[in-house]
Amino acid sequence: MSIITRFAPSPTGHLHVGNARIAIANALLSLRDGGRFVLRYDDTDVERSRDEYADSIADDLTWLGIEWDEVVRQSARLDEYRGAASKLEKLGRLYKCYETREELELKRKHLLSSKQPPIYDRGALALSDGERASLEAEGRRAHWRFKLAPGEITWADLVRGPQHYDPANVSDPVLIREDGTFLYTLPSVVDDMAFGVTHIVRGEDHVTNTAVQLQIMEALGGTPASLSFAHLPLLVGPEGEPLSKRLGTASLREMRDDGLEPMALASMLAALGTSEAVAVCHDLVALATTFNFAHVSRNSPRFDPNNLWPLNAQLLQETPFAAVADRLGLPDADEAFWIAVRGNIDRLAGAREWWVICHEPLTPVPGEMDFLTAAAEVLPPAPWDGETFRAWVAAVKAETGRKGKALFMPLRVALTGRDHGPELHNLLPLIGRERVLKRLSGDVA
RNA sequence: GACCCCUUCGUCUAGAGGUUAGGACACCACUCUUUCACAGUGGAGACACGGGUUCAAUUCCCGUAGGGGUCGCCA
Repeated sequence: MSIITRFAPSPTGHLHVGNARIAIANALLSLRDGGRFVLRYDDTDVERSRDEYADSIADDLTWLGIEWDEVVRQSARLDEYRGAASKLEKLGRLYKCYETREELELKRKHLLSSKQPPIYDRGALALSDGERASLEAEGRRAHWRFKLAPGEITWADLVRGPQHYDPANVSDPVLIREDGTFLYTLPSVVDDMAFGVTHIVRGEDHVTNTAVQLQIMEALGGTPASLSFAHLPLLVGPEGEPLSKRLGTASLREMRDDGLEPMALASMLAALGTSEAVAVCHDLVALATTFNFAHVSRNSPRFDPNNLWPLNAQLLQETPFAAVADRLGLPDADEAFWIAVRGNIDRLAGAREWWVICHEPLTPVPGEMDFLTAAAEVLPPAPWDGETFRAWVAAVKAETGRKGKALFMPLRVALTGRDHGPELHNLLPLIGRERVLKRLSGDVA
């Protein structure tokens, strides 16, 4: 059976690296095995879900190169969930509760302050029909909880190994709010079953949900044993702090705007926290071949945006002109220019700087005029090519007796205004003879 | 308060009851007749702490500390 994975974000905000990493893991898994990948918007929270966020998430996923075979919104599948709920009700696994949020909150506080686990006491289960009727007569509206069955819940986790969970440690989960809307728990199970999801890959913040959802799935007639789970440790910040505390630096939007290449990010997120060496991959298919849950560590890996830039630089260095021509924003730039500068930038936008240095007037840094004048006198005639610089330097060397740094550095500074940059033999033809001559004589050119 | 997970160079990790504790990235130096980068070579750099088991523990056990997660009518 072919693999089916899903990424199920709630459209309540923009994509951040934590989510993106989960999306990539799911996408790579299905890519590697030629399976299917479903994008599912868990938009059951109508208060917070917004279309603009759904669009933004889709846009960011696309930017990352992730394609989905199918997209669904839970808000469009309410009938399915209602059907599942009534099935659970008939089985006696779904029951009405009348406590208000305030009452529940109070109970939790009491339990906590008396050092008890804040677990729901199932008070609603003890209600008589008469009591229920009078509560409803008061105008109280019921919310519904799933009745967890006793007994250890077990599953094999692709990352965490054999798992067991005692449902006594959690409250019966509320499945339906008092206004009749669903929480994500039941829809998630219904959809995983309906779409034939074979691998649930998510953050380890979902492990207790897994225990609960396994019971729900079983109650609905599903076969939990056929499902594979992989709970990835959550990313933390550079100091080991929760990433949620620094969402600013973790949003894909911000990194995109900062000039990050999508495959630099994807390469990082796929390898971080695994024994795989972080190495630049140019497409997700190549990345997928390295992806393996057996290589995922159980530690919380630190994500430091600073580590992205060396990767980004390396990626650009390996990128052919055709792949950037349209994005350079320099209509006149050609392949020779790109080849000359790509090794010296860590952001694509950095190419513009060198374009300007080659093609626009430059105020020269005062240099050793005697030397520069001597160099100008032996400047080869046009036309120039990649070998011109070598010939010129040989002539300058013969003329002045200089060598090494003393020979090259003054030329570099005079021609570019900087003490570092792309190879001069590539730059020289781009600057052109006329301009070179002027810069050597100290003129603005 | 309960439950789950984790702790090896700065970072991501490999590792086995006896190893010179390995690799990658970052860092430093040298080389490649300039710079940046690439490449190559070399270098510095780690087993959280305390007990226990053992001839031997970084590895197994217990505890402590630290970190992450969960305990929502959020997802």
